[in-house]
Amino acid sequence: MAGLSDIARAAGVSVSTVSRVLNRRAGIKEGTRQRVLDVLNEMPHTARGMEALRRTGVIGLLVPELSNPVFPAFAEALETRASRAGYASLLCNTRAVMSEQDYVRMLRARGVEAMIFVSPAIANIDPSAGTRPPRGYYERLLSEGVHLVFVNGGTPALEVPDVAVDEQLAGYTATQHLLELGHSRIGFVCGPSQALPSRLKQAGWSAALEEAGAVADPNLVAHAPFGAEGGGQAMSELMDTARPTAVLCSSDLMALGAMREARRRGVSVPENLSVVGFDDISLASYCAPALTTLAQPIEEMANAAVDELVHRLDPDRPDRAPGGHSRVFRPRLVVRESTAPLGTE
Amino acid sequence: MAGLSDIARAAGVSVSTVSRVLNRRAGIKEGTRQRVLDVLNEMPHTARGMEALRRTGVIGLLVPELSNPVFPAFAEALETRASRAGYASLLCNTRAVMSEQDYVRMLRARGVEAMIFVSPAIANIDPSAGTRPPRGYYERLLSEGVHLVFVNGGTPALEVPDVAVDEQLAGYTATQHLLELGHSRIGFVCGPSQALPSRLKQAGWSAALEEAGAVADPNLVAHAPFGAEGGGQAMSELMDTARPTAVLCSSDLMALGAMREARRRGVSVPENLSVVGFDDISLASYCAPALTTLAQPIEEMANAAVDELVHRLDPDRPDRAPGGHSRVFRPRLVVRESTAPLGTE
DNA sequence: CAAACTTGTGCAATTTTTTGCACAAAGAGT
DNA sequence: ACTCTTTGTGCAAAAAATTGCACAAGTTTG
Repeated sequence: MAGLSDIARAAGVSVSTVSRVLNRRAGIKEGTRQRVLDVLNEMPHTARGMEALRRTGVIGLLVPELSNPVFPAFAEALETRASRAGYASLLCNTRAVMSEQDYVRMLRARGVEAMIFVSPAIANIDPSAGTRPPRGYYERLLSEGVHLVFVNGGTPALEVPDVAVDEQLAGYTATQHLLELGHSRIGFVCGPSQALPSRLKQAGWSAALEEAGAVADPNLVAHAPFGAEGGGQAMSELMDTARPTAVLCSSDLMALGAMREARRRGVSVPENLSVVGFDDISLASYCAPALTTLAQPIEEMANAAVDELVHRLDPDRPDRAPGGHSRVFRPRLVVRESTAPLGTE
Repeated sequence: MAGLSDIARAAGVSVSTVSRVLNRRAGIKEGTRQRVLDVLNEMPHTARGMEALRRTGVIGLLVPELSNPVFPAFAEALETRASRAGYASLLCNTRAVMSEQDYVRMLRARGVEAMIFVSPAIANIDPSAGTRPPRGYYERLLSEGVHLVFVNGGTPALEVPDVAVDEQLAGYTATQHLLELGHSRIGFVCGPSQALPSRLKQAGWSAALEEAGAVADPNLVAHAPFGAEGGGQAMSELMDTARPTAVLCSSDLMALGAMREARRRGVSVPENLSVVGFDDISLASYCAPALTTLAQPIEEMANAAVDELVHRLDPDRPDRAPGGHSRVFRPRLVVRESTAPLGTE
């Protein structure tokens, strides 16, 4: 088993320097530090204490939930790209009993080199809710040398690269599509009002409506928890009050719930109600009627996120160039069977 | 920062004993070892080397894939129960680029105390495929003190507790249900032929058929890869050849694929074709027609698995008693809209 | 352009951890 | 009951890691 002295010899420095590197003490030139670390990573079996500094090749993936299939889809896409680059992924489900912060702490202790946050708490929860990580929380991570990337939830306040779909454009495009089909009473089956993505989609919805000379009546927006259940609730509310001829939904899952509610009430889709989802989960094309939706380019986004990370983790890797700090992807309209021209109703 | 001597004092042993415990050397009485470890877990910040032996409160969850929603569902249920018991979960997706073994090695290095395998490679892949972990692989883990539990894929060859649904009963019950509706040409949209769960369901299907005096014609079984895509393929094959009036499927996902294929061919479900799925993923009730299926009691199974683990991890916890090494759960028939009495066709 | 600082590293003293050896306690076999 | 193992622990010597101090090399300032 190699000891400090072996490493010192191999790196051409003194034992004390190695010791200092290992203990993260200040006063070591970056070049020397790097040389020691490199030697460390070569050595097959080294003693205690060193393990933590060693490159682990492990990254953490944090998703808010698993019940909406988009998140497993993101996780799988991220994981695939990461393993191709030689990194193993650990997946954490953050909105369960343990919070995002709990998981971050744990991952940090387990030697994770970087973390990718999908829909991170920082960007998506209302500041007033109080459950958001305290200010400076992500900064601390950054300063500890943990690399971060946000997916769908970046914030300009932080020096963290992020990739995201243009949620507002999604709302706009969906509304536009329905407008073109002749609809005018277009409702929005929306997630909780604090959720930023839903707010952005709503902005797109209003914009399209106003551009078409219509008014974005607040009664046409129904808030409910995310999930199919919530979609049903919001749909039910809309049908009782504003009676839209078409709706867009915050997610495919909500759209599925909305469609079931419509079916329960004997309103047939798309003849009497057009429905547009968001995400394009793989099941969207398997339900009947197949769901028209705005696809997130999940694979491209995942690739971009992982590549950005890898670029920072291994700066001298010849790989693809990073696309810059903040990459926005366009959602793609996938027209299937759940939308149709406004009929005689 | 506490050193060996502090721990030795607190535990009432000599420094050398503590050193030996920390280095996993032989020749330490279990009681003494435990006492040292306990003290270790009390101490707030201890030195290097000790971290690895410290209880981490982290368990690993290994699932074969994420695209079939049952696995995220299991993961979420397991995770919830585990966090209630004070354990954090790390989720790994094992059939991607990295294998189950890669992940196990990595988790081990990251200090997880136990692992729960959902549909582990050992039980579900054909031995001849060669991709299965080598013999003694799980034993080694066990001997290193890592606790294991299998979900849906235990094996009597190993001293590992397992919880599972009765796959054969599922096949039997599904077939029985279709038989009662008057069907006799009952097909099976089956996963890959090496997959054990599919083989067991097939056994249940044959048994029910033979019990009813019918023959289990092998032409009524179509194999295809798991997933909705595969379900469509297998369905297509059956419709071209054996023309069943009803089918059961290896999973809800395959059932969804089968239903879409039927729809594509203008065969309406359930009027001209009854379909039974397996799993009861939450989306099963949201598709049209809502899917009749055999539900795995996911939450109960997850609870049983976690409880069994916790019982072993913390033997003196007052918790619920373990249900024994091997627990089998009955699948529950959930009749919805995708099955109907055999009509005039 | 030198004095005053700052930064980075090695040396050696100090502290901490590991290990060889001895010895006590607990069974096992005459 | 009396060896003879086997097993578990402590003591003290040896090995390894940490740190105070000094000094060299590079930077800034007057």
